[in-house]
Amino acid sequence: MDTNFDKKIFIENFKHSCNRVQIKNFVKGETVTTYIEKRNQICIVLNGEVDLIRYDFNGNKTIIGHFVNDDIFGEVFYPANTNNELFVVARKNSEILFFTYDTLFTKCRRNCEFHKELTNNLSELFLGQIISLNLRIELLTKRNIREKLLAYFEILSKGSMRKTFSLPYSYTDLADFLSIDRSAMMRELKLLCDEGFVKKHGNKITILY
Amino acid sequence: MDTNFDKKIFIENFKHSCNRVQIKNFVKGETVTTYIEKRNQICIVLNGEVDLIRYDFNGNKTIIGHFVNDDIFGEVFYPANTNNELFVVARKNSEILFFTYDTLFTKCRRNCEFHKELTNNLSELFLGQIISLNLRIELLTKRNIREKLLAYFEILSKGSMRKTFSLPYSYTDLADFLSIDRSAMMRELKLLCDEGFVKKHGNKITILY
DNA sequence: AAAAAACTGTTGCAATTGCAACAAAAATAA
DNA sequence: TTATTTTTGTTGCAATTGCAACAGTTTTTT
Repeated sequence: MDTNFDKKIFIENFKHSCNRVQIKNFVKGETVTTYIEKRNQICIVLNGEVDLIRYDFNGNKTIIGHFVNDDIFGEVFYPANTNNELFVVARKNSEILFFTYDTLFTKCRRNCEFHKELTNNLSELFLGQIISLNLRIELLTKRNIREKLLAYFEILSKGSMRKTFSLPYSYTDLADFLSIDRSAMMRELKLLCDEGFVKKHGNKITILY
Repeated sequence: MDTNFDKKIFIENFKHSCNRVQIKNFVKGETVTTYIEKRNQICIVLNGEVDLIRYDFNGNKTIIGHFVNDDIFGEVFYPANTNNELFVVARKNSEILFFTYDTLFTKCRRNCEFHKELTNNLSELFLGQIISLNLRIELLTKRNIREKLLAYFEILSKGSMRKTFSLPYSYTDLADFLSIDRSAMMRELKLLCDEGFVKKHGNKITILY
């Protein structure tokens, strides 16, 4: 996203100046929030990493979202209709900023800078989110595991402008992100290596074509 | 989305008042735009229906997005990294409003109402988009065809507050939307009927549990 | 009204994928 | 440092899914 708005610095500067937002810390494994109640909550990751997790009726766990520094998440982004219970769990110790959607449309008591800035920059935050969701959909709609992997590698390669790059996920999490079985993914990755398309050392991948 | 902002009316009122936006008409089958060049384009469907289509290197066609009245789309929402060529094609005769992302941050010559309103309401437009993308991801990450269908039916059912509802897509398109093979989907749907989970007459589905 | 195109319904078969299971390696906690 | 937990790597097997193909409908175009 080519924007000159630096969320990080902005938030650091203003995070204590507004009475309509809250900041909380969570230790690894702690539940940050649930998407069950209807509170119109919006959250921003200031530090750390959190996962958005779905448990289906069989108890199967799926990581349907993963948020890191400056990512925005919350129940307002989810359709009210789904009957899944979604949890956000801290994967690492994390610092999270909370506010409600309504907050954005009402000035706070002190008419504070933070508040104004947030309102002004919200569409950029949202746009960033849309882009990453579209990216994920792009991958999820690929026809098979091989294409998912190659498309994802392609993105990482172009993003880093290198043929060799590190995966931002563990293989376990990557499988989750691409919504495929881990062992099937490992098998396909091995095939890709054997057939000379890619090389793999630890969490580093090299594209060979 | 619980908003009192009516995009439709607003756009109808102001669509001729701003020199920074364009409105064009397309006949069925015509290409509305491509996501190849970097123009930071944003588009809104005023009337009609358009598909966002990807052709992969094998010539396989996938409908990766489908936009109807008041939906927002455009290349700004897509990561620059992907090497796919994406096309937007009119599925029906359509009226589309075009502008560039930058437009939103500069006042137009006349400081027109349309322009102001658009800027103010952009985050709501974006939020709507995020919700529908999350919905799609929710479905795409389901483990198998059966769960995809049931989850989708559930959403339609809750949305209409009925056990019986019409599908907004043809079966061909539904398979595309869920990113599954059409014949496999039909087979699974037949099983769901045979096992008494749902009933199907034409494009109407009834949930029986 | 006739012709063409798109959609539905169905099937056999092959390929892909998921599942279960386990050992080895690595990372984290005690 | 040792113990515990998590991740990686691998495999056989079964289940699911995709593919190809085709006939019958329905819809759209001419």
